[in-house]
Amino acid sequence: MTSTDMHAGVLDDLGRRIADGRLPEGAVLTLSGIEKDCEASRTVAREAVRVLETLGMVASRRRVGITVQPRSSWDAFSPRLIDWNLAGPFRQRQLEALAELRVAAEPMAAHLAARRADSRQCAELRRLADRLVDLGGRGLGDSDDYLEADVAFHDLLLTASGNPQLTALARPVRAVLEGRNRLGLTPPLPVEGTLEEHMRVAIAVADGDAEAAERCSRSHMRTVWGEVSRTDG
Amino acid sequence: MTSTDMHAGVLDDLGRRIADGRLPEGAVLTLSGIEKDCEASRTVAREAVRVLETLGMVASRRRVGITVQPRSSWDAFSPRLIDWNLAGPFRQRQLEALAELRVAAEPMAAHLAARRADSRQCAELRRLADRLVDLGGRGLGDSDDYLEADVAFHDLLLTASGNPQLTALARPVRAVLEGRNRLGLTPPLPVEGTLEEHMRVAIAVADGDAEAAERCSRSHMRTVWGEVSRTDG
DNA sequence: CCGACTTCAAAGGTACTACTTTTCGCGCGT
DNA sequence: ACGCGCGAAAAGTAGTACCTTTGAAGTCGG
Repeated sequence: MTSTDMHAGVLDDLGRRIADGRLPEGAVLTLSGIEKDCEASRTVAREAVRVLETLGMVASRRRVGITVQPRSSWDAFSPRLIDWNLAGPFRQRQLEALAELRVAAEPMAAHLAARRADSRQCAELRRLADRLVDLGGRGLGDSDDYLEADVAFHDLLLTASGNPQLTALARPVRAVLEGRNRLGLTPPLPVEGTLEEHMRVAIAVADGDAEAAERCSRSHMRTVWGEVSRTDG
Repeated sequence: MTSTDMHAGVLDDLGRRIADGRLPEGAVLTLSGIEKDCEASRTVAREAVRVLETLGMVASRRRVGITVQPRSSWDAFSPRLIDWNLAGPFRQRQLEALAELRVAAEPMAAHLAARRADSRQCAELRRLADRLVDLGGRGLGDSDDYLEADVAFHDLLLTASGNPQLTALARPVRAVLEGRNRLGLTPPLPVEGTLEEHMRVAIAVADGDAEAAERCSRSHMRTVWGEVSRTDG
């Protein structure tokens, strides 16, 4: 355990154990225990605990120890926590939650992008839409190239919104798209309408037509939505 | 600086200085420097740096020091960062970004809440809507009671969505509503339609009518939207 | 027998020191 | 001018000693 920082290793170990429920709410740890478990020094153990504390995953009290907190107090948006969830038994739930968030956020991002995107971004957006149409039309909707372009398109849309929070959703959205792809849920020939929707969003943004961009994006999200809600309660 | 943990103090100090730009992107710190600046021990300084590192605000490299990272790599959703922004010169921008996010998220939350809220939540939602109508109708739209009920309403709506990410937006939404209130932007008599919208959302959720809930919430968000976009570029 | 008060020890919080590892940057030699 | 290696700077890790808080057991008095 000398290649990467010990700190990262210990943090990851604890984070995963808490995120996947092996350390359930209310479980109590001690620094000494962590030192021993992870074969790390006090320094390293403390730093890992501090980080988990800022994520709301544990609370540390004198004389008591380090207590695992209820999920409701965890920082649901922390990239780290999302990764831990994606690596554990809650992977599916996490992907669904992120997918729902995406459906909500992208139309707003499109709206804002139409008002704020610079010309370079507009051009790039149209280029990516073109590429999607090209690849999709040739039955390569399940290829890595298509996925890459799809991720880039939605990433750029969020970025162009000029809203830091929306921009920060780019990483989760990538996870959603890649997750869907890895399960073989993307057909070689994209679902009817998908390609046109991307294109219409790109054009609306380039035209600075916020309402149209939002409408088209929402339409696209509706197309995507069906697949998610199939398995829903 | 003994009342609260030293750690929190140092973290807050550094976090604020970075968030408000006093330590701009590319600035380089050293642990020794931090120890001296904040009059803290190495231990405390290290822990604070670790936390900032997990927030993406700094990166620490051997032989180089601790470098402030570009804003784009910061964890925009971290409650801590949001607080630091709200306390600094970017308060307004932060509130606007959160308001945009809220406009995007609430209709989805309403949709999901209609499908997932339990009966207790439905009842409470209607009770809060009733209270808003009561207070608003009596010209108390700018009272603390109204604000409290308003926050509780939207908080509950997000919580009832059953989506951890949407639920986590409750805190920012509170900040948005309180921020608006503190600036005296809330009139004694709520804007035409506001009260009915709350009520319609509550009823739709209670009826389990997801589409109606989403539609009504979106309508409400449109009402709210006008005020935000006034000052926008 | 019960309640309040005292004492004690467990656990985290802080400080300090010593040592290790990485890596930047300079200078030397080719 | 180019590359190679040496040295120092700074973070990383370890370990120890001591402080502070606080839950809980035990004790005393009513």
